[in-house]
Amino acid sequence: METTSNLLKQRREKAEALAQEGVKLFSNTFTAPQAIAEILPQGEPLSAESHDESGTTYRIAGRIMSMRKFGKAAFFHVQDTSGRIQIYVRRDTIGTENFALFKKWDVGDIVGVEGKLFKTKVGETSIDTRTLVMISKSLRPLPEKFHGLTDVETRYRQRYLDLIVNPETKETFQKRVEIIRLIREFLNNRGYMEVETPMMQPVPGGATAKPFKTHHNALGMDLFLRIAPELYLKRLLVGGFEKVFEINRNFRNEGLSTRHNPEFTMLEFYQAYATYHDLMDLTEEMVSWLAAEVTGSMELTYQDIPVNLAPPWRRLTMDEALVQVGGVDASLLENEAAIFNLVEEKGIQLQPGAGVGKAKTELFELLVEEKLIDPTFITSYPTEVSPLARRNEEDPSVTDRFELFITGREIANAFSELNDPVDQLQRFQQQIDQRGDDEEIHPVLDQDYVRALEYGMPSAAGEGIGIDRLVMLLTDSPSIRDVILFPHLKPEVKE
RNA sequence: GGGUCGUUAACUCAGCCGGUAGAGUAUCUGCCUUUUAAGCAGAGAGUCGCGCGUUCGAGCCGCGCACGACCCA
Repeated sequence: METTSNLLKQRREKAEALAQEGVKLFSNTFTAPQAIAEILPQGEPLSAESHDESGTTYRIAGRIMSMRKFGKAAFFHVQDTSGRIQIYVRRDTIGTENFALFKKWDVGDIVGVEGKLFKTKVGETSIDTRTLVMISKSLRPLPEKFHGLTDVETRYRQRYLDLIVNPETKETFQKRVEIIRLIREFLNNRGYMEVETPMMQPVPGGATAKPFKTHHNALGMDLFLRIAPELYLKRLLVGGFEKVFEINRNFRNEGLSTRHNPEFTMLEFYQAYATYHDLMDLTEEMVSWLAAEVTGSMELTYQDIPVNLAPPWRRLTMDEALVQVGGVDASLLENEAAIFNLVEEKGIQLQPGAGVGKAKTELFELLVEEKLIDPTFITSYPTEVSPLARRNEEDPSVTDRFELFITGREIANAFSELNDPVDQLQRFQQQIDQRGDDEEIHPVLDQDYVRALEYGMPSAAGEGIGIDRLVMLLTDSPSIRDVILFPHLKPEVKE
């Protein structure tokens, strides 16, 4: 501790020295600075080395990112949200006393600068300083400028550092915000209404996943962080809101990976008097538009793999995908025993009681999923694995459902909604019977949801899109932790 | 949960066959009024993730643990 704090000690001593000279280390009087990106272009007309004495005075504020000091002058760069600009300080301009104080400033300090624009001899627009203000003294050294901060653990644990020194990180999160803003715009423009439904639910439903449990003291009851908003959004369809969406967090008490964070952001939207076919068209339009808006093209590369998001997208039934993409013999799918044989051959362990629908889905996940690079809608999911989806009119063993895969990953899941309360009750019951032994999944029947359906829910279609995975795709991020500002990690041990 | 790899100065990284710990950047001192990975001269800076063991001697070998990354379930 003593020895490693050497640099910290030096910084504190400098700060104290400044304070003793009467410098406020944390001032708040330098307000309303201009955005660096906005004043930079105004330096353009100035010729090299010219100092425009009559010109406008500009005010900027930000963090010192680099410093080159000379005996009686210095250059440094200041970074704000919008960009960076070079600052030139001369002893003769700001005065000997001020310059002496300035020499105790460090990289990392947050400062305010006033001065006139000029261009250096290599043509960089810079501010010739008239006034310097210390806004916040930094007591810790920033990571090195050339290599930046690459240690992923530090980048995740101390995201603020990552954001200060790695411009790509900043861009990724700016894009994330933009993507979510555009999704809202897209849905609002089409008459969808944004709503908020409970994050704490007495009965966690709408998906099959392990929930987080919490307790409400005054109510004296356990609550669960939601694993999906689905059942509440459909209650709103019953209530007469015909187009609704929600963008918010879901929580799943399961393992972490490059594609799973315990809390993640989900878009769910529901539309009355529509089918899953309508949602395929909508999804195709929305995602390809998002890509064009955010990346400038519908053709992009994800981790060096080319992906073409230009519509139309391929649409296959699960059986077609198994045959065409998974290389399964078509005749085999007609024979239940043959399917189970294949499952065993592939080394897949099925839960007791699992039917042929579950078996097919497992085969699909093993043989097909990772091969779906360009966007592909997979339809005709078995009823057995789709407890909330409407049965297909011609073939009740499958549902009117699709999942969207891009770069081998599930991006969206949608279906024509089941609105027959009798069928719904049976399927809930069946689901509970199958998972009755797994206490962590909390298979509780949502009776109020069934009651809502008994009042009558319009025919409808609904969809969920994993925002984090979509952002990963559009920002070429390899891990979900790269698109979540503060991903969960185990607690730090040291310090 | 299993496997592989990683953890050395504030940051980025070397460290041979086991023999008293290295570089660049950053920091400090001096010089330096157009630099931009500024320059020149000098200096300081380490619980080698933690613990136990083997050894005359461990950053290095063995075992255990922690944290992280990737792959698998």
